[in-house]
Amino acid sequence: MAKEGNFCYEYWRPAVTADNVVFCFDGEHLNVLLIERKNDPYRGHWAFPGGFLEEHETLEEAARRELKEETGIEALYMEEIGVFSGVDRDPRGRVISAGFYSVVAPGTKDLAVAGDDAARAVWFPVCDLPPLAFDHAEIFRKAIIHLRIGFHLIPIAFQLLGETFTIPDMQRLYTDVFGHGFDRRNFQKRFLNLGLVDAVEEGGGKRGVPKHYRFNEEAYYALRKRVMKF
Amino acid sequence: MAKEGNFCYEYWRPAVTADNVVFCFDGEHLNVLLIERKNDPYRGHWAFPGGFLEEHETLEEAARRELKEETGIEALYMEEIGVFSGVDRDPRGRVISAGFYSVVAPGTKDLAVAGDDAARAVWFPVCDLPPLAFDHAEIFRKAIIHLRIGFHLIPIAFQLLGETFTIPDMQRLYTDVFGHGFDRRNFQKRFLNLGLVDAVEEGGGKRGVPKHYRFNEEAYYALRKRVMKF
DNA sequence: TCAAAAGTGTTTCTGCTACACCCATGC
DNA sequence: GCATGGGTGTAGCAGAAACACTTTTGA
Repeated sequence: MAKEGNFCYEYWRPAVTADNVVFCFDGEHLNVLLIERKNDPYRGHWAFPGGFLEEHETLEEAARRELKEETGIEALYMEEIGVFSGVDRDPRGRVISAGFYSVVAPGTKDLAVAGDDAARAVWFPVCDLPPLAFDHAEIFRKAIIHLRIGFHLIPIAFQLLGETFTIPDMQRLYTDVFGHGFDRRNFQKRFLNLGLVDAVEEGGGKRGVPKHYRFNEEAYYALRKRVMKF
Repeated sequence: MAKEGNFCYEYWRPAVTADNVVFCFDGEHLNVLLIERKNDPYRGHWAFPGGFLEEHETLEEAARRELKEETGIEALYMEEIGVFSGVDRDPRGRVISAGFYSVVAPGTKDLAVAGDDAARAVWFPVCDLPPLAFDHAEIFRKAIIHLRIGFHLIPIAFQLLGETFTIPDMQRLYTDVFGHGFDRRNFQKRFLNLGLVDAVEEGGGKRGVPKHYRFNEEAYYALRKRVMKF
């Protein structure tokens, strides 16, 4: 590849990309956004939105920009999950990728996501993913682990849920994120006791009809200060 | 910088480095290894060992190799702490860096560490660091946070302590890592109750004379499986 | 002789777990 | 009318926090 392009350097440099695992909750399941590959390598496989770092931006900015360009989506929250630098991870050459995960508002899944070129963008429930290109299966594994850690530290759970939500909504989300069920009664008590959610007046609350809640940011930050040991 | 070197590419590429925050415990304090910068930029400041990624290796391998080349030290444990891609982080041009933290055996601090060139490598206690070059202060902040997380998940504490150690040794280490004191009695009880350490016969154990312990790896892995929620 | 360091024990409180019962809604 | 879903309550246990006493060593 040497002596071919316009960008020349004294020493070897790898190509650098940012890939983005985007999560969206639809009230029933946690979903991620994938883009179908129309060309080799990995034709017919699915990949996370992403692309090459540009000169003027940080990696996080690149991840945000590529997501916007490829799908029109803007992330509410974004966090790095690690660098992927395996020597053979891309058959076309040496490419290292910074992985991010993002969280978007609940309505986002229903908006049409148009690819910028021929690419097709589709939401998949995390429990039923298609074959992924490159090392994106590993990227996904790391993303969900970091999402779980995030659920312990910051209110991304509430950004996935939106303005108001019911406790059973929350529990469905937690079940998908952590991959196992929770005791319904203890689950509710935990959040009510912590004061993290406030009941909203309008309707519900009768037996059989779930009450609606709103996230209490103030209580959250107070709690976080008490609990955070890192 | 275009059209100058032998490595030419169709699109712009950043330089990529790996930097390594190396921790060593000397029985009293937690220390990190720094290398003095003899030239501008940041002449007279200190920086973490690190260097450029080479074509045949992953970023973790690069961090390991640079540490070995610059100081002769081999890490017992190494973990990524994030990518640093600020546009202006290096005044000489666009350089993105993958940060790692490492843990080395307790004796390492007393071995002479010879720099590969004119550079001088010196251990500093984490509570008293000199001015750091580039964005290395931020790298350090992230490193110690990840070290704390690591202390909850994996036995790096015991790799820092070595083969045998006393409970007060451990407590001094924990105090430096977490930046605050612990109740002496509860601290000891926690580790003894969990069965993470086994008393070693030779000497000590009388009042006023600390007993020596050894890390119980089996108990650790059993505990970890029980506790790990991620 | 006395201060500093380290071994051992008790009490309390809080949070998590495991369960049981009641009441609306919709088929 | 009955299954489903959702609101509320209690008992037990384990781990963390708070706190006191004793013994050895060394200055």
